[in-house]
Amino acid sequence: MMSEGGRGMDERALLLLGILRSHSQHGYQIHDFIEKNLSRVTDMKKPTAYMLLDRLHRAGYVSETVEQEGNRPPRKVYAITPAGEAAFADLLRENLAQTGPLRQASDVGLMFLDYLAPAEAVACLERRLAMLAAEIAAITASQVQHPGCGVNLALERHHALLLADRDWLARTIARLRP
Amino acid sequence: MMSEGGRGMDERALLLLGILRSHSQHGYQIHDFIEKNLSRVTDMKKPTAYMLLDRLHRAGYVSETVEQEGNRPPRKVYAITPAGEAAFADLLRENLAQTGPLRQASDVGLMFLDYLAPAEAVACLERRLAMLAAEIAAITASQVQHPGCGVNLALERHHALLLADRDWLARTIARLRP
DNA sequence: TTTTCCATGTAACTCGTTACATGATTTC
DNA sequence: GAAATCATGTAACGAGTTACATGGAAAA
Repeated sequence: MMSEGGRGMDERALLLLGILRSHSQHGYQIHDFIEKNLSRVTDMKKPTAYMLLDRLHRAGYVSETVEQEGNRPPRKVYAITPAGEAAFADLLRENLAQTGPLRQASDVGLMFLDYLAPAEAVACLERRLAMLAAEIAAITASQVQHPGCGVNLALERHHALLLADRDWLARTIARLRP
Repeated sequence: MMSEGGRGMDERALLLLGILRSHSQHGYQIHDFIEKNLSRVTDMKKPTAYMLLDRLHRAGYVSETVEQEGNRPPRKVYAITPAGEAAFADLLRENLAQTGPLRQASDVGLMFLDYLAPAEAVACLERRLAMLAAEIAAITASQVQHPGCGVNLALERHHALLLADRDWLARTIARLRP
């Protein structure tokens, strides 16, 4: 009755809980990991991570322990609780069973493509094609970085979608070319 | 120095200007059109549309004329100005040449797929597959509604992406099945 | 010695959404 | 006579971002 909440938060909570499930960490560490390894999957910012960890703590999904090494800044180590494990499982099942809307900013322009002269339209779309090719290369490269890990599933899916996008674009350009 | 603005606004401004380019309309009419015909491309809400139209007006991209028929509520008819046409062209070129990030909530779950027993994971993904199939059918149906119009380009692209997503999912399920 | 890294957070802001207010008018 | 439609907006809220504050430690 009080849940529901945006898909956004659920997705981020799932991410944090999933990361904490492998081992307990403090916020800085978590955000660092996300930025360095998961940049293609999410782009959570630092204050957001801290805020969500605090919220997960207040919800009883993670425990908070303050540690300090020598004179370094004290850090809050978060560990997932049994309640957190349960929440994680629920969120995971829900997330896996659902497919997002797939709405993209780039769709709007396509509707008005006729406004441009064919030659110019083709020029724009070719720049886009180059961007797509670059992204595909980047994904292929980063797949090597995550061997046998679940992250590869997400990257694989992205790869498949990007290939489809590229192929569609190439066909469309060919159709438009005078 | 004061521009930049999120991609979000640009995309919506492009949409509104593009709609007004075909003919002048008032806000209610525009939002109605979006809701009825463009629900797959965007989901702009009514207050957002009014707010943006007001902003476009203050920026000089559209003119505002108050009309009233009998005792009905007065309405503000917006028409695109020469400055608006120029802005539209710029936004369109920029939008066409760019490809969005393609980040989806559903990617997070895939990273943690190993947590579930294979049988359960497959069950979740099969529900997702069914959703995808339904969306594909819906898109195919709505393509018929927009004959020869630019909207079909966006729908076509969606269709291609959804097919790729479905095929990838089907392959993944087959690989997971024990 | 200045920059970067570690580690956490707050404050102000933007964008967009929901829910609500208004008031006439057509439809059931 | 109740409900939906027409037409515009405001107010409150939520999520997330940017920019900033703090302060010691390690590296350049």
